[in-house]
Amino acid sequence: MIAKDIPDIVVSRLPRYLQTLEHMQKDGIRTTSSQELGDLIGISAAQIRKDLSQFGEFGKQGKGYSVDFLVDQLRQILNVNRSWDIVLVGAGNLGHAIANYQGFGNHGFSIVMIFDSDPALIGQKIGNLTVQDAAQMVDLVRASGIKVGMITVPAQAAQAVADELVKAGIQAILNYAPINLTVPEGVHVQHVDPIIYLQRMTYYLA
Amino acid sequence: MIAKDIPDIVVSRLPRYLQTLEHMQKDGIRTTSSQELGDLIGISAAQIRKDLSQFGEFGKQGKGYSVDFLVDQLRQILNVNRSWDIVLVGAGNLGHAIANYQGFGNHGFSIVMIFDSDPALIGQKIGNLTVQDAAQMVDLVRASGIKVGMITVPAQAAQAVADELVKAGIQAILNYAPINLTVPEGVHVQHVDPIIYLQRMTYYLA
DNA sequence: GCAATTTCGTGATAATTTGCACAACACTTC
DNA sequence: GAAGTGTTGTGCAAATTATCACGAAATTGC
Repeated sequence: MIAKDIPDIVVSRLPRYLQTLEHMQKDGIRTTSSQELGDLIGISAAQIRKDLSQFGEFGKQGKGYSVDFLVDQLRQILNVNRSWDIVLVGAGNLGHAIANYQGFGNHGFSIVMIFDSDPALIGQKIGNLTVQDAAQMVDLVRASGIKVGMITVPAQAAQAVADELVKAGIQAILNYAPINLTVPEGVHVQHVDPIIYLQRMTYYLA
Repeated sequence: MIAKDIPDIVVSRLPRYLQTLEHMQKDGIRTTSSQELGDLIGISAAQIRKDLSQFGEFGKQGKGYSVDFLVDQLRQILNVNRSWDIVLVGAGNLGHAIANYQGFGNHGFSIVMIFDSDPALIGQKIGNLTVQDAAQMVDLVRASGIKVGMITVPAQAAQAVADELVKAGIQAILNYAPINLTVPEGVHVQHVDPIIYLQRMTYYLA
């Protein structure tokens, strides 16, 4: 695609740009500027211009950016102009809630397999999926070619699940377990942990 | 308490240190080093030492850090050596899942009020709480003195809810709605959005 | 058509953040 | 009790990240 020496921190901002631009799109806004976008997101206009300029020249002087065009470009850059199948491991309360969450589908993410090791959960229906036996996970996931996984098992089981997912060829893991995962180079992990976000704020509270 | 001007980025790492140290504590580990902690978290030993040194001298040369002591210090720094009451706004699927999530209690966070504007939800029981009418939220929250809120309403309602929470005296908001919130200076927001985390990873996938 | 205005893309500069390396100290071993 | 080893806290240097500010291009208004 494009030169791969783009800093992580730049990449990490792009989804927020895309999200905001998609809202604009829905509101019928056809054109925007780095200034307007920055005000909405709460960062400087210069930063947005510099970030985008890493990937190409998407704007027009005096005019700004076409919202539709920029959305399209960002989707290409982020590889979300396609759909991604996802495997979910852990069919407990949290797993259920996530499997039932409608927000993924609207953005091209689709949970297509759910696993658990608890016999009481295996065979259960969640939406139109059936919870499958975790013992078969590696084989089934590898055969499916799925590249993205989510972990919603208890902390003490999470690293073992991550290891299996890696073995199955998974390259990106969204981890809901409250523990740090160690994965090989080339596998990406993002950690979703509300406790950590709360503690980042309580620091500032009197 | 801590009068200094500590960079945000340092503060944002502390909860992860605390989490990891708490796991060590549970495993019966009494002493650790910046090296060991760094290996577990995946950051450099020097960074950990430098981060901690912003707040005091917690270690001993040649010996390392007492896990118990460091956990205690970090809890003090992060203001989590106490309990925090939380108001949850939005009693839909996501709100239900979060209200039922047991993980908060173990870390001193306790959801004590739930609001929604949907008459079909008001009056419903979730655990031992009853969903209350959002119209009364500002008064009830202000009277309660609660400082932390969570937003689990649809995107289009989130900013209005945030405005009300601010009016009610809330100073920290954990936002699950997929939209950027604008809040006055002094109010802290953390955004939990799985879509954004997924997109941060798909960028790197072939 | 031309001046005024807007806004981009970017090189230069400033600020922030990270990493290095070492003195100081503490424990261990012999 | 001295030598050896391990580990902290930190000044300084390096690397990274953000901001500034300006030329160039596009648009608007008269």
